[in-house]
This record gives sequence, structure tokens and C-alpha cells, in this order.
Amino acid sequence: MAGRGRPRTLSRDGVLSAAVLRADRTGLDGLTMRALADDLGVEAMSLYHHLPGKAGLLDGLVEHLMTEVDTATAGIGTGEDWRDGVRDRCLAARDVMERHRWGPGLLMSRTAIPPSVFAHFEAVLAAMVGAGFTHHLGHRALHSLGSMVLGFTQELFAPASDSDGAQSEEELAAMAELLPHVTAMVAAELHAADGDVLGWCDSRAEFEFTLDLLLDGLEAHRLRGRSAS
Amino acid sequence: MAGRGRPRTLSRDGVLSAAVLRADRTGLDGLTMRALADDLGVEAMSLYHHLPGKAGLLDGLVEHLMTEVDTATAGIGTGEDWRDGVRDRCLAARDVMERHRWGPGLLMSRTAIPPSVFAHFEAVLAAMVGAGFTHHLGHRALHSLGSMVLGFTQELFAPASDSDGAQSEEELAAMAELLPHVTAMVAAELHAADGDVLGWCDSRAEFEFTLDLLLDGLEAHRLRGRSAS
DNA sequence: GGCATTTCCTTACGTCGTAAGGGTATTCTT
DNA sequence: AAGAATACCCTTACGACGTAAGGAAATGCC
Repeated sequence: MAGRGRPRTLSRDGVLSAAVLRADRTGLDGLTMRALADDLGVEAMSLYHHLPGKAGLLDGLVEHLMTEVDTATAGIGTGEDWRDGVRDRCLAARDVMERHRWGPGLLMSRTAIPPSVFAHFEAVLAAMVGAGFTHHLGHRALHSLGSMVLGFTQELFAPASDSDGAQSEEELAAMAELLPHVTAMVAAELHAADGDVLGWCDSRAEFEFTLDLLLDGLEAHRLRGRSAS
Repeated sequence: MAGRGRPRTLSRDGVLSAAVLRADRTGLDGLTMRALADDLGVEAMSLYHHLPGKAGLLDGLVEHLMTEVDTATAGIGTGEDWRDGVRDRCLAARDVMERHRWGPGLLMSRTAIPPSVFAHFEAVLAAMVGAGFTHHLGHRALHSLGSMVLGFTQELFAPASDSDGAQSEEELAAMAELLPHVTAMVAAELHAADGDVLGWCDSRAEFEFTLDLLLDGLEAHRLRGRSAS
């Protein structure tokens, strides 16, 4: 039964992988059907035999994204401390989002939650409920953690470099006057980073800091709930 | 000097307001130059005399967004407790983002931070530094709070309603088997909300919960830093 | 009135996603 | 081996998008 007809040079997975590569390089805007087909040495309309249109392509990207999170979290068991597992899961998700910066924007653009995301909610929720979380607290925790994974835009404090990379002295002076605290903060952090401009705003460290803030708070709520029951 | 020439029926502010209305109704995808011009009883190219292209229109939308936050936070003074001011500022920003659901996506799509956003960073940072935050802790706090405001997608748990609004029984059964904890959570929360489907996932309450988690954690860090110095 | 000026409209180009139908390469049948 | 069946890919075309270029209309000043 299989094998009759022209041999396929494309496959759904191949198209999706190429789409991920292209999105990584050019962003979602650069991911057009024609450009993607060109990457694959094929014409645009050929893609429609493997994917149901552009929307289906984006759905596939979400799927691919969550599969990456799957493999990154495969080794996470249900240890005794709920925090370890949840923490690792969040960090894994963040790493994937950093590898694919189009991820958060794509996920937020979906109107409904993709099924592939629910699986991760389930895993996190299971760990928390197993540790004594009420469903209510678990619900709120999912919101807290999910919003952080999606919202952490690591580029937030990119030095707003223009094409040349350096702002004019006047602009800097104006900024220093209008935003004294921000200016002082940047100066202090740059000094602390010892001139490491790329590392002065270490996204991983910021993320872990916020994550621990949330986990600490959730743990406190968990204990409070236990004693109150 | 002013008044010579054809009387203008459009203005930058008018165009921007119409754009906000349209984006609210149709989302950013529905905000096209032609459709926007049509709303204003005008042809598309006429908009280019008031705005420098589509990118400029989006910049204007960001500006409008932040102006709304400005007016919502106008009455916030520098009270004795840093938390009150910061909390109100975050809630105000959230309310604006809820009014204009395209806001987070638009902000995250900008490669560099818009200047209008820096003003709010400055205000929050000023309150925190004034309360004894180091610049380092202030920096991390900005990341934490900013990512939450952007990441809190209130629709996360929308019941994934299809066109008809109700899933098939099989789907529900399959979901209950694959996602027992999520299913139990939804059931428990729906029961607690007493059948108020719209309110079962009260975005405002979830946001305040997470916000207080962060504020509590930041306050703890502040106190720890004080005693250590 | 005529003129300069400002504003808006018309037309057109290249891009996008994609509907419709024609070519081409393979395997199964005879 | 030759034809039929089948699966795959390509060509062409349409409407919608952002927008560059230049023409038409409505005002104030002389």
C-alpha cells in the first residue's frame, strides 16, 4: 500500500523542523510559506500537502516547542520535594523559550490553550497536589508560573542600541536627567558586571530569582494552608 | 500661518484613537491601514500624512497605552510604604492591558524598549530605591514585575470552547483520563465559583495573588539586605 | 480672480496566504 | 513491457496587505 506514487521529498516533520530553523533565524515575520518552501527547495503550494495552511504550520510550531520541553523534562521524577521538580520544569521551559524567542509571542497569540501545553500543567499540578496543595492554590500557582515563563522577555533591558550601537551624548544626558534612578541602576549594574555588557542583564539569573520568589511564596501558602486545616 | 490649505479632517490623535478602538474590537490582525482609514471615512494613503507608516502607527499605539497607564497612576504619590505605590502601579498597568488585550503582544514584539515605558520603570524604581532597595534588587524587581504584567494572559484557562462552546463527551472523558489533576482542579474551582463560568478564573484575583507573592518576596529581600549591611 | 499650500485620493507594485487545476514520477496491474 | 492508478509537486491566479508616486480638490492670501 505504501510506496505507490511519487516518492515524497517532504514530510510534516521535515517541514516543521525547517520552519523552526527559519523562525529562529528570521523571527515569525520571516516565516512565510514561500520562504519556507524555498529553504526546502520546493514551491510554496507543495507545503499544503503536508500542513493545513499557515495556521496549521503555527500549530505545528507550538507542538514542536512543547515537544522540546518534553524531552528537556523527561528525566524529572516525582521526588520528595515538590519545589525541585517544578523549578526544573520552569527552567527547562525557559531555556526552550530562550532558544526560540518566537515562542512566547506565538503561545500568547493562540486564542485557546494548545493541548500540548496541558500536559505540562498536569505534571506541575500533580507535583504540587501531591505535596499538599489545594486545587485552588495549584490553580493560582499555574497562573503565576505560566505568566512568568511567557512574560520573561530577556531583551527588556537591551541597551536600546540604534544601528550604530551608541546613543548620542545628548540623549544620554537627557535620559540621565529624566530617569535618574534608571540611569544609576544601569551604571551600578554595569559596574558590577565589570564591563561585561552582554552579561550585565543575565536573563537566567533574573529568571531564577523571580522563580524562587514565587516558589518561596507558594511554599509559605502551602504550609499556612496545612496548619489551618 | 496656520489655516492655509485644505482643512484637515484627520489628526494624529484622532487616527490613534480610532486605531485603539479597532484593535480593541478586531485585534491587531484586524488593524490594517485600509480598514482603519475606512473607519475614519478616508482612504488608506491619507493616513500617511499623519503617521509615518504602519510601524509608526504601532509606535503610536504603545504610546497611547502608556499614556493610559500614566493617567491611571497620576494620583499615586510617594507614600511611606513602597509596596502601596508599586502595587497600585502594577494593578493599573494590568487594567490597561486587560482593556487592550493586544497590549502585551504589541509590547513584546518591540525589539527595543519604548521610551514611554522607561518613565514607569523610573517611578517604580524610585519608590523602591527610596525604601532602601539596592539598585541590584531594584533591577531584579523590575524584571519580576514587568514580566508578570506582560505575561499574565487572562485567557489562559478559557474553556477552549469550540464554535459550539461545548466539547464532546469523548473529549472530556479522554481529558479526564490523561489530565486527572487538571480535570479535578477545574471541577473544584468551578464548584467553588458556584457555576459562575466567567468568574471561575478571576484574572484580577489571580494577578493580585501573584503580585503579592512577588512583593512579599521582594520585601523580605529588602529587609535581609538591610540587616546584612 | 489667480496662486501657493495643504490635504486627500487614485493608481500601481511587490508581498503575503491560498484556491484550482495541470504536470510528473513512481508502483501496481495486465 | 506497456498502460493505469496514484501520490506528489508545480503553475497560475486572486484578493488583501503595506506603501511609493503623482494627480485632484479645498482653502487662505494677493
